[in-house]
Amino acid sequence: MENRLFDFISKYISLTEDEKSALLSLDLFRTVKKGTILLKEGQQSKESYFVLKGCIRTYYILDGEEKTTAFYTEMEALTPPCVINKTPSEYYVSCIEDSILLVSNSDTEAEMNSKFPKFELMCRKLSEELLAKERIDFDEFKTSSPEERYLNLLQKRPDLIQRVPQHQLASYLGIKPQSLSRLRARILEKDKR
Amino acid sequence: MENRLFDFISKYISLTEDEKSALLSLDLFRTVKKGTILLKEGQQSKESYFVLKGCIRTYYILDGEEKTTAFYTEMEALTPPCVINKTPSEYYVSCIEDSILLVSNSDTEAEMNSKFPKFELMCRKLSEELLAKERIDFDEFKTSSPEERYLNLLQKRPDLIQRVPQHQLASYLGIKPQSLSRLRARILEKDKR
DNA sequence: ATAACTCGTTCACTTAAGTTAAGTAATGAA
DNA sequence: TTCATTACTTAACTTAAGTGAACGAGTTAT
Repeated sequence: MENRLFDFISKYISLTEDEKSALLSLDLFRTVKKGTILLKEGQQSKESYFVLKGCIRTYYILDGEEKTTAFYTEMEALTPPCVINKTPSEYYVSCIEDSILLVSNSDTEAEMNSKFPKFELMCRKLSEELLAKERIDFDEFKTSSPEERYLNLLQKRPDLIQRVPQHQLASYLGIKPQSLSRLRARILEKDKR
Repeated sequence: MENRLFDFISKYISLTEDEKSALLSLDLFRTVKKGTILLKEGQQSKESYFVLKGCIRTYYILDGEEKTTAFYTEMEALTPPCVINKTPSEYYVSCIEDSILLVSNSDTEAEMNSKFPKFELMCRKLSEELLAKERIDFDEFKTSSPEERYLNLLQKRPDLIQRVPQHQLASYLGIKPQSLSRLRARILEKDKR
């Protein structure tokens, strides 16, 4: 697991052995059981998550209904907005598979960043990259229909369709579970012809 | 205009007079006429934009149709994904009002960042904040209907509805111009009752 | 001044998503 | 095992967005 982390980091900066052990000494790895809720609505957390193995999702409860808006899988990072804005969380984060996460605290992070300017650089690069990616994803969502979104997902993250319950996928695609069922039946019908 | 910039920066870091003049000496301000295209599809640009006054928009041309996905107005920043990923641009950026922009080059930026670690810090903070904001916007979009999105925009950015053509607003809301017209008529009808 | 465009709106029609309800299969707890 | 709950699908009906066409108002070009 440590190596998966260092491989990831090496895409942004190169670490000396000392820096690697400084990072490991923070003891950030955590194994989390499926179903664990990592963050609740209203909480004021300072934790960021990096998924080494497994899957976590973010969801809102609006009018008593769960609305899933994102999934984070292997080598993906989530810093909830409440951590950045220092406000109570608008949403929940839960673990939908037994997972291995790297859980960091924004205070510890700030400390690391000021001790090792390299980390600051990595954080900037990473968040710039994630911002660019998020905007592209948003643009694709805006410019396509539910059916196109589903087909697009099938291309880009086929694993998600296997590992995630349909009703969570549906709200991730911005539609109701019944519509997702129908839409898939429609596609199958087309394929047959 | 310089003061608007420094006020903005002061939300993230504090600058000495020397640093301020170092920044000004880069001569980044640019006045741009309405209609100017700042970035074209396929181009490999290194420019980022910060809007001091005016409005710019990003749009794709898909199947010969313009799809507007974002507007950036006063005190908002855009670094196109092609700058981050060093790939040809997927979209266009154009200026929809006479504007005053701060246009920076990613090479110059990198130089500033390494010369003044403070800038690096500001860039990290800013992009983390923008990422959090973008994710919230995306979540809101996913979890609401076109009508709700319009009403939401009316609350959050009432200026946009005034200054931007309807057909651009429509695709920004993920619908066709005809649907936006109808939707507005529907809302007016409801208000009357 | 006139013609050609663009923009916004409206209308009739089509298509697809939302809603409500029902049924079956799978999962979990007692 | 049985009972209860949850997940997924299907269907009938409603609602709203997409489509194609037409219109008037305002703009630009000739």
